[in-house]
Amino acid sequence: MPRRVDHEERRTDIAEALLRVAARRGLHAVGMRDVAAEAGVSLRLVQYYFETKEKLLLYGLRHLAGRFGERVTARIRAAGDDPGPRAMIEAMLGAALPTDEESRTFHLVYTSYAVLSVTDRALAAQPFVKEPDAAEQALVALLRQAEEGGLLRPGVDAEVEAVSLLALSAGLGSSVLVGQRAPEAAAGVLDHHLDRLFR
Amino acid sequence: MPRRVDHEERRTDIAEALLRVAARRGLHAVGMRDVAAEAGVSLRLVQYYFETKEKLLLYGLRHLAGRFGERVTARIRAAGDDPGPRAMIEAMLGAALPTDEESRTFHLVYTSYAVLSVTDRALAAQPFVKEPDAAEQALVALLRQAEEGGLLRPGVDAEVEAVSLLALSAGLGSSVLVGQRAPEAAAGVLDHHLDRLFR
DNA sequence: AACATCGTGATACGTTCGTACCATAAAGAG
DNA sequence: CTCTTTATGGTACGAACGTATCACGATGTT
Repeated sequence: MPRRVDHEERRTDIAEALLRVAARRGLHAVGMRDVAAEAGVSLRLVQYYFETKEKLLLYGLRHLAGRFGERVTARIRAAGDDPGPRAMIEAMLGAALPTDEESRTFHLVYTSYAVLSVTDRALAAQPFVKEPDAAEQALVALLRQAEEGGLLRPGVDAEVEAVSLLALSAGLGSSVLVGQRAPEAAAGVLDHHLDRLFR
Repeated sequence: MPRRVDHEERRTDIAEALLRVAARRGLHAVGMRDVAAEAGVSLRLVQYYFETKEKLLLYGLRHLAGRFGERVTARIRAAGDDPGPRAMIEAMLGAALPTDEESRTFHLVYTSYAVLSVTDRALAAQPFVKEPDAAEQALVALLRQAEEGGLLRPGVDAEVEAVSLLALSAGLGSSVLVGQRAPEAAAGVLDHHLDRLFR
């Protein structure tokens, strides 16, 4: 049976199984055996490719972040070539809203991880803790660029508004996730604020 | 030894021990034995006052929500008698920001619970899921009241802004919690938006 | 052809967790 | 002064979980 196999592909398969289980039952409730069953492999295999649960977790998180990045760039590309700053901002913020199954999973698992990182310093030390920071800097740059192009209303503070938009979309995303609000309503609120910033 | 004892007081003690452990090690990691040790009682006692872990959890969550309510009203009272709508809104939103140990605990545990409720319908069915809804309605009412009093800038949509302020403070709170931002910076951003709404 | 390595399965071990059970001392009721 | 109820301690049980161990067939190398 054992042919030579692509380890990276295998790891990806297992990581996606992990994410599916996490989306269904919650990140706290996923065990090695669940992941193995979901991936259709034996427990031993999961152990073989990821020696420990923590490594599996971290790989899964990285994979999730990667998929989210692809999602954002896909959305930007879908906005045509050389889209304006507003379209790019809309692509970024819109990708983070839990609209379909994938973005719901992203939001849920990422929030779970963020909560865990507060009390677990091994997780907090991980590189993707600072991913929100990167998003913030990108947003500031986009707003500044729009400002220089005369696209913004006068008196807009790029830094404050970047922070606000990010916090807003995170908060709106959570309210959608728990079923308090429809995705469309959340998108509408975001749009309202972009209208407020842009001419 | 066994004198007649106030059960409600006992339950409160144990619930606060639960919250302390949850703040320190994360809600997912709290066990009955941890709570018992933290409260300085035997495991059996925790079982005696709360028959099951789920009941303990729910009681703890209710207790947390109650303490938060007291915190808000205390802040409102501290703003003088008959404070204006803006002061009341500031009191509400400011209480939710993780500034001291108690509000950090509140934010962390409440977020943990929200995450859990996405994948656990027993939790999702609980009454305090709709607490954000109540806060939203209160905010809308305050903004409408301010509008009628001519305190708002023209063209402000009370409903949209109420949703925005709530989502904003939730998002800002989380970023403070994970150490991305200082509490003062978050408060500053909130203030900036209140300045935007009020004359 | 012989052999070391890789991929995979089955299963066992030690721990932790929630819960259940048994015992018993103190306190109020009659 | 008995007797039932209340409050509390100690401990045991069964399940689940992460991890480790043993075994073995297939593959590539020399």
